[in-house]
Amino acid sequence: MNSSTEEDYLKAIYMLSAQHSSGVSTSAIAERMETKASSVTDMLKKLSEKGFINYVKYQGVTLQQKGSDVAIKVIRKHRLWEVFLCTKLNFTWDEIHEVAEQLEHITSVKLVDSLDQFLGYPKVDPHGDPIPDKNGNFHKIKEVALRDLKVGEKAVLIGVREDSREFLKYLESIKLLLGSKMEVLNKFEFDESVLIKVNGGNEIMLSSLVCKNLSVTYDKNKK
Amino acid sequence: MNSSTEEDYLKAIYMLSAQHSSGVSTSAIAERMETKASSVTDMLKKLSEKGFINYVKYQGVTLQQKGSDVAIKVIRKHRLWEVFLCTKLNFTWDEIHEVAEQLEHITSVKLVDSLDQFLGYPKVDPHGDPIPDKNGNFHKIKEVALRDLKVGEKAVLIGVREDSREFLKYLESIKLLLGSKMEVLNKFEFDESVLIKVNGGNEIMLSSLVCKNLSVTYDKNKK
DNA sequence: ATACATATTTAGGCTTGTCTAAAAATATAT
DNA sequence: ATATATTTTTAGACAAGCCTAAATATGTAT
Ligand SMILES: [Mn+2]
Ligand SMILES: [Mn+2]
Ligand SMILES: [Mn+2]
Ligand SMILES: [Mn+2]
Repeated sequence: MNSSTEEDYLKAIYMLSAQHSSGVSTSAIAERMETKASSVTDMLKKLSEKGFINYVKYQGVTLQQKGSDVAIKVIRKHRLWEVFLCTKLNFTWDEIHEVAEQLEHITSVKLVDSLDQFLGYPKVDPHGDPIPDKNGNFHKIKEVALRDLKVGEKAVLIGVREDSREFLKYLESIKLLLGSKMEVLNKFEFDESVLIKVNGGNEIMLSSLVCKNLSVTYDKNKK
Repeated sequence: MNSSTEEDYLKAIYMLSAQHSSGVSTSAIAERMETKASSVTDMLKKLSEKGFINYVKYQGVTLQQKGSDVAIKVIRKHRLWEVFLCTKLNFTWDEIHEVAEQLEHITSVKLVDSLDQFLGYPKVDPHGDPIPDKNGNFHKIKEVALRDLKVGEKAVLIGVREDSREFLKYLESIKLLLGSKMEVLNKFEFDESVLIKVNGGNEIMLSSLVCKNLSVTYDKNKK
């Protein structure tokens, strides 16, 4: 079995691989794990010896199949627990992450699949992220950052790229939730802020940082 | 915060204190924790320094209020999770213990109380053990080991004093469940086995070891 | 190509929790 | 009361994860 620390590293590498499609750097992992680069190097050596990752000094890291499998299982558990916390225990979407961060490490074959069934086999977690099924399969919706839309384009909010409480609370306060429809009215180059119309009503100005962290998909109902 | 190891030690000491009402010995803890006596000594020193226990070399251990509080909180979580696993996820009573052993260490103030509410504030866990409430209060029913009943006395099974899978599976196979009514028909001194009648029907011979580990309460309906 | 800046690894140490083997204290039997 | 057995503690070591400081490799600008 793997320690929960190893699981967290593999999960971090998995997430980072998805973004920067080449090898993942030591410093990127260190930042994500909120630890020091030297600690990361130690762990990379270990994970490499155990056959979870491909690691060559100074060259970054890629996951081996075995490592990817572990990461996906942990992510599955994380997201299922998030659904549980939201739908059954009335947690809000900014409260669930840190608890799920612990629950994802509980080991019991039966537990995960029973939980999945109990929740009705949900396809996405409360942040809009897809939940892998028992076999590790899940479909990515074609998503794009709000920042990359052009003026006049319409889209639906399907996920967030940042889980911090502050960010999630901010979104709630401006009534921007998963499923909200938005239209880009204007983009301002000097500070990269964007003016949007939400659900055909309110107009809101979003900062560069916010736009970067909102995942949307193009709205099919463009009429 | 306390590590999950510290929590497990405090829980073990709490359980053992309940039985042998004097100080708990190093070896008793070692046996319960499935570890070596020297490891226990190390931990006792630490728990003592932190103010959780009263520890004097060679003299055994008692819990301080602070230690008792921690133990009761962990026990509350353990038993609530056991109820969850049984009633919501269809685990059987022999499968729940080892998973609960992990879940009991999840730290979130909100989680425990939400779970309690979600489950409908259960009073006992699937093994018949009482669940402490938010404030750590719980009532012990007057219980006695089946072994201590006299011939002719009637009782109801309310708990088990041993959580091993083997034992629980054995009880299921002979259809002896929580709430079963039993009457002592005969006691055999040479091997301390006991002949009982279950629910007014089957007659079963129980070994000494089994009788020692069944908690019963006298049946009020004696007519 | 060289010099400087940044990223990464190595060296050495610390904490937690575990172990074995040996020493010391306590309990038991005659 | 003394010898023996058992329990408990101490001493010393190890693995996992983490850290700081120093060494080394890589990237960049001129
Ligand atoms: Mn985690
Ligand atoms: Mn999520
Ligand atoms: Mn435990
Ligand atoms: Mn129980």
